[in-house]
Order: sequence, then structure tokens, then C-alpha cells
Amino acid sequence: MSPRKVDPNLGAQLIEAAARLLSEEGPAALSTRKLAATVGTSTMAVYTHFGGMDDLVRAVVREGFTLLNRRLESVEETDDPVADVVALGWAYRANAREHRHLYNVMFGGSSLSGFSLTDADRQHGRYTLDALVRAVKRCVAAERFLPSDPELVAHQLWIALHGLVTLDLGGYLVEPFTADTCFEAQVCAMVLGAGDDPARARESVARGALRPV
Amino acid sequence: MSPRKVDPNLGAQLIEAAARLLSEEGPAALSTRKLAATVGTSTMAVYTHFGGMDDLVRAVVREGFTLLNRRLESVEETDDPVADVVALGWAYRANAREHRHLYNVMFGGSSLSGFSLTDADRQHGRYTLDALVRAVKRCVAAERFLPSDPELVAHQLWIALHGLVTLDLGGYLVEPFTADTCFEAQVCAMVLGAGDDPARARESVARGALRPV
DNA sequence: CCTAATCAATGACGGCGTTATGTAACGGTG
DNA sequence: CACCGTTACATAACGCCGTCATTGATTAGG
Repeated sequence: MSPRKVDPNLGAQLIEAAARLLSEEGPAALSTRKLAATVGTSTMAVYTHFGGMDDLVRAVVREGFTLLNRRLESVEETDDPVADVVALGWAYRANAREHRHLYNVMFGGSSLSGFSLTDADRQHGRYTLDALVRAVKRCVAAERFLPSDPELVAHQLWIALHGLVTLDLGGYLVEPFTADTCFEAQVCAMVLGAGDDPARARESVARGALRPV
Repeated sequence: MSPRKVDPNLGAQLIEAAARLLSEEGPAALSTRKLAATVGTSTMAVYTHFGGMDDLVRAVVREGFTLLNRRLESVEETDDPVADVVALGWAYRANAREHRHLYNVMFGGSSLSGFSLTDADRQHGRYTLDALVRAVKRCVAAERFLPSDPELVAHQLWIALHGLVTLDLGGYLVEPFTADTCFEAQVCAMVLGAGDDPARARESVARGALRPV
């Protein structure tokens, strides 16, 4: 009654290979045949370990979200919470740049022939905001931000970050309005919009930018 | 020495059909064969009128940009320039919602099997910001915004709008932080970040939201 | 050792973008 | 008028894709 067990490595290998193909050759190169070739198996592996190409992509996306989450969680909390917010922004952006194709797939771009995320996937990605929400709460507690809904403020920051990242990856931010320039201005404006003092805001934005990514 | 003339209608029909397919059935349904079937021709028409599928998509994207531009240009200039900025934001968002698949293709998402925009395409899309830049200049002239680079401020607004739109289209903005809620908060924060007075900002945001889209 | 059960390899199917080849329409030329 | 070079489009093929039914291989329990 106990037949040959499924090789748990194969699923992980497929996800890894898919992420690598996605990163190095773009979404168009992601095919069951290429995957089977690089992993050294047949196309059927995709169907036994996942339901099909869509579900494999979904798994890769989940990997991408945990990657992003780990990156954000690695940002340290200092006694300048506004600088922490800025550092989180840099981390978010750095992660997107390092896994640009993956980021595109994660957030609905790169449709990958009809593939789209489910509500569960999106919900899974939502906890990404946790670190940001915590930082915003600390900004409010430190009376740097006016009292308001920290989740809403985090959403605003997220929206701004996401817009910047996608336009940057799309190649829309060129001299003299590069992504770096716009990032600084954007974060500054958002922090000011949240109620921080202009002078302290500038200082914190500069401090946050100096953090290691 | 004078060969058979190309039917100029066919190219337009192809673009129109492509836009319709894109809108109604998504990027996955956009194929030379479906196009040929709906227009009533063969797949070769795509290659004689455009260089291939990529160039047809490019043409559709250009159509999309002129559509967006027309939408933004139709926003009237009133004596409340901040409200005009807000109205431009609503118009931008309304256009994206009405042509969601097209918007995704325009801005790098929906890779459509390896397709990506050229620098020329992006440059063609850049004049989209003109209306926004003009409105920001008027805000500065009316001393609602602090003196600064209007283009940079317009970029910031654009980035925030784009982030909101793409996250909205991706289904990431759900209760209680819906796209409407975030939009208001986002625009408010950006306007405040640009230097406007809080009370007048709120008033203008409300006024701009009441404009017909 | 046999049997049941499960994974994976093979090959097929339809659909895709693209390309080679055929064909018919057109304007210039006699 | 006929003729011909040129070009637009049709047809069919090629290689690739995702998917799946079939079949062989492999393993654990009896």
C-alpha cells in the first residue's frame, strides 16, 4: 500500500529552475520543456508536482513573496523610525531590481500566457506590508507622523514604492528624473504628507539611504 | 513598376481588432490567427502591415497612449489648479480602468511572450505628462505649491498614480483599503508634500473628485 | 516473489508565431 | 490591348509551446 514516494527535491528543483529561467531569460523562456531539460526530467514532472504551468508559476511567486518578506524583515529597527521607513523603501526597491522578472510576475504584470494570481496568492503577499506597518506605527509613536491609520499610511508608501519600481523596471524613469531622484523626492513627499517636520524628514531620508541594502 | 496597393483599412482594422481582443479576452487571446479570423484575412496581414506580432502590439500601445493623452487633455483648467491636478488623477485612473489590459501592456506588464517596448515607444508615451506638468506649474504660480521643479512633482504624482492603478488592477487593494480610499489619501499626501495648505488641500481634493470623468 | 500503486518518459494533439512558397491584382510600358 | 515586374495576401509548412493519455519503471507491503 506504500508505493514509490514522490521525490520532494524535484518540486524544489523545478521552482528553483523556473526562478532562474525567469531571472536570466525572462518570462518568455519559461516553458515546461526548458524546465524539464534543465532539471533533467520530463515535462510531466510539472504536472505531477504542480497542477500545471500556472500552479508552478504560482509557487514561484510565493517564493518571491517570501524572498521579499525576508528582505524587508532584515531591515533593522533603529531609534529613527522615519529612517527605518526609508530603509524599508530601499530594501523593497533593491529586491525588485535583483528579481525584476519575478517582481513583474508577482504583481500582475507579465501575464505569462493567461496566468493570473488568485485571491489566496494576493493575500499571501499582503503580509509583506507588516514590516512597513510596524515602522509607521513607531513613527506615530515617536510623534514624527500625525496620528492616523498606520495601515493606510503603509499602503500609501507601498503604492508609491510599487509605482516607482514598476516604472523604473519598465524603463520610464530616465535622466534627469531617474529612479533614484524620484525615489528620494517621493519618499520625502510621503513622509511630509504623513506629518513629519521638513527638516527632520530630510535628515531621516538621508540617514535611511545610507543603510546597507 | 507600380504594384498592388496595400489596403490602408486593413492595418487599422487589425489594430482595432487587437485592441478589442485585448480588452475583452485579455492578452492571452491576442494571436495572429484570432486576429486573422476576426478581421477576415490571413495571418500574413500582420506581417505585411506590421513587422510581426511585436510591432502590431507596439502600434496598439501607441493607440493606447494617444487615448490616454486625449483623456487627460480633456480635463478642463479651472481657477483651482490643485483641483485640476486631482481631476487629472481621476481621469488617469478612469482611463486605466476602462482599458485595463491595454494599460498593462503599455507599462511593461503583460509581457506578451517576450514583447517589450522600445525607447521610442516610451518617449512617445512621455508627453502624457504634459497636462500634469502644466497643472503643477499653475499650482506653483498660484502659490499653492512651494516653488520646485514642476516636472519632478509631476513625476511624483505619476508614480503614485501608476502604483495605485497597477495595484488596483492586480486586485491588491481590497477592503478596507480600496483603490478609492487609497487614491484620496495618496493624492492628499502628495499635494501636502508639494507644500499646499492642509485645509485648502482637502477642499481641492474633494472638488477635483466631483469632476465628470 | 508478487502485486498494487505511483512517478515519470514517450508520444500525440491542437494552437501559437513565423516563414517559404504560390497566386492574383495592380500600374507602367509596348 | 497584351505584357510584365512588383507587391499584397493566401496557403501550407516548420518549430515551439502547454497539455494529457498511455506506457514503462520503480518501490513498498503482503
